[in-house]
Amino acid sequence: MEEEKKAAHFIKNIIINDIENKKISKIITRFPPEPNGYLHLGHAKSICLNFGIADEFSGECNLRFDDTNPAKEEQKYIDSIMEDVKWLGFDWEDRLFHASDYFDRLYDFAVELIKKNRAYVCSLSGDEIRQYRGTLTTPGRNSPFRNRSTAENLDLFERMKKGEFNDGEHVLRAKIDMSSPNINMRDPIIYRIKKTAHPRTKDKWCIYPMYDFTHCLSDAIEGITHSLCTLEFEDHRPLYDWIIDQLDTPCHPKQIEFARMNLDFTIMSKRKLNILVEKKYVKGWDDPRLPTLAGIRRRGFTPQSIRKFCSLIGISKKESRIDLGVLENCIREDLNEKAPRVMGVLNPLKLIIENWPEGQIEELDAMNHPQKKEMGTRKVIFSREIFIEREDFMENPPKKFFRLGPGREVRLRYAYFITCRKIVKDDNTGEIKEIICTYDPATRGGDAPDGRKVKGTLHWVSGQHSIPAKVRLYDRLFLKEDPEEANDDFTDNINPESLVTLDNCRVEKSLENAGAGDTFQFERLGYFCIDSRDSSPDQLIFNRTITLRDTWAKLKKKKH
RNA sequence: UGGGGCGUAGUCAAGCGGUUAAGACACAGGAUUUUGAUUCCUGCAUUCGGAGGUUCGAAUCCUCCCGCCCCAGCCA
Repeated sequence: MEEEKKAAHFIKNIIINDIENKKISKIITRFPPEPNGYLHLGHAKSICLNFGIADEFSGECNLRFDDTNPAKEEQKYIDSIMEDVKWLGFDWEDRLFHASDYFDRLYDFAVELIKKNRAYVCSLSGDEIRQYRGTLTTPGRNSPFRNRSTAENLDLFERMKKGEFNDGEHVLRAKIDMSSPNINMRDPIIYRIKKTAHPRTKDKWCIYPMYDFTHCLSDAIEGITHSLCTLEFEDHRPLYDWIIDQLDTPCHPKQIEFARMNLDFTIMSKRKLNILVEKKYVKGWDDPRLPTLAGIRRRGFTPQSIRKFCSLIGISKKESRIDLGVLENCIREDLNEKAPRVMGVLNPLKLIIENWPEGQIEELDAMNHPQKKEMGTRKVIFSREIFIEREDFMENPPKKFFRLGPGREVRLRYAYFITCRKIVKDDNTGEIKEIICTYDPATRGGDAPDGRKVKGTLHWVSGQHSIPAKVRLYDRLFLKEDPEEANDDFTDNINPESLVTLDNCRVEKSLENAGAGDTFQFERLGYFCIDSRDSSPDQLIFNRTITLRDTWAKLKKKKH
């Protein structure tokens, strides 16, 4: 994980400064998800930041569920979030917390606020509260209930807790300043009645604290030193500080805001991700096209690659959009190191070697990784009828096409040089049915003793000795870099070819025992992993994680 | 038009009064290659949103201007 930590950024600078000034001895951060959805790459950025900083400065990072709205939160999200954080490679050890763990203490803090005449029960309706709040440019007005006596406030608040009122009848508000230019300071609501069972506290409470009240106090209770959050909470910082200042808390954490991550060709909004799932644009929360951690995991991304990515994109306050190439580069870099090489043919084209005896087979040695001898070798079976990639043959190839064409000689990887002699076409459609070639027996293994060179090397599998497979080719989910661009319906920008399923692929026999999640490089094509949900030994299903860098494809594209 | 933020290369991003303005991705060349992969070289901001000012010296300090983002949930 070493190299994932080097980059300097403003938050780190603040922390270093705090340590040097002896303000703080031990750094404590927290990752505070609301369990109302699945984690995505944006969360990964926050997880890596919080856990990474704790790690780097020998501190601690807590996992804390911000579960103050039982109407939206569910246990299944809590479970999946824990799984995702673990998968990413972080450990909260014994520090698993929930804001709901603090409901009693939070209630006491609220009482303390009332006693200090810094909070009151307001009985305005929701609409009225909005009207009294004023607008961005006009100040708000004081609630008629603002001057209730402490005794009355205490009594009412207790009765709210006891369940004597209905949802919306009363709220508890901080008494700050209705004319503040910062709307968050205009007597914000800190408790509301919500007669909803909570996933953890069940029916114990019918009043729940709001985010602004809960978050800062939870941080203080846990002794958080640096409370890192996203930019939209910048306006809430004065309130965060105000609440801590009014109350007798163990410490005063420092809130620091950083910019969310935006990634090209995808979306990070929980709400919109939810629409994609609910309206079946994708097949579920773990659809490999989604930026959810469950999705990219199934797609074949490794935790290392995601951590690397998060370290590369940096931390700043500038709103930015990350080039997809950065993510792609991270996964290629990691898989290039780790993935065993193998041969698979996506769109098979039959090729017959006419001077190879019928029924004869030969076992050839193939390296599992050309740069890593220690990964060993395997046998691949060569025979008279093989499959090559349809794309690797052209009847009228252009100059720069280094593959097979009439009369051309190429190398079959780890096997022999072959020369194309004939093309067999379908009489009616004109489609190429098979290619007839001859091989040069002197080139076994792929080298010519006479030193002659070939321009291209093709991957292949034996017709008889390969196994069928389905392959899912994934591409970007959206056509636009920013699918949420002004007045667009983001679903209009969905890439209709984000998933292409190939049912008639052939892969080499060594893959027959591959298991869920195993990742391979199909030489010359890309990285593919066994789908963890749908694949079975009888029917292998691979997900394409990412293609190899393809300068030939780029060249072709340029010409058009 | 209130308040809070942000502007350094195509995209991220270091930089904190004196540097030839880091690094990554992308891009363009070249070398090696039994993956058009990998790896390896080389190039890629006389300039930091703009204009003024302070200073021997400014991306860094000051002033004004311009552009973009966020805030009016009993969501987080």
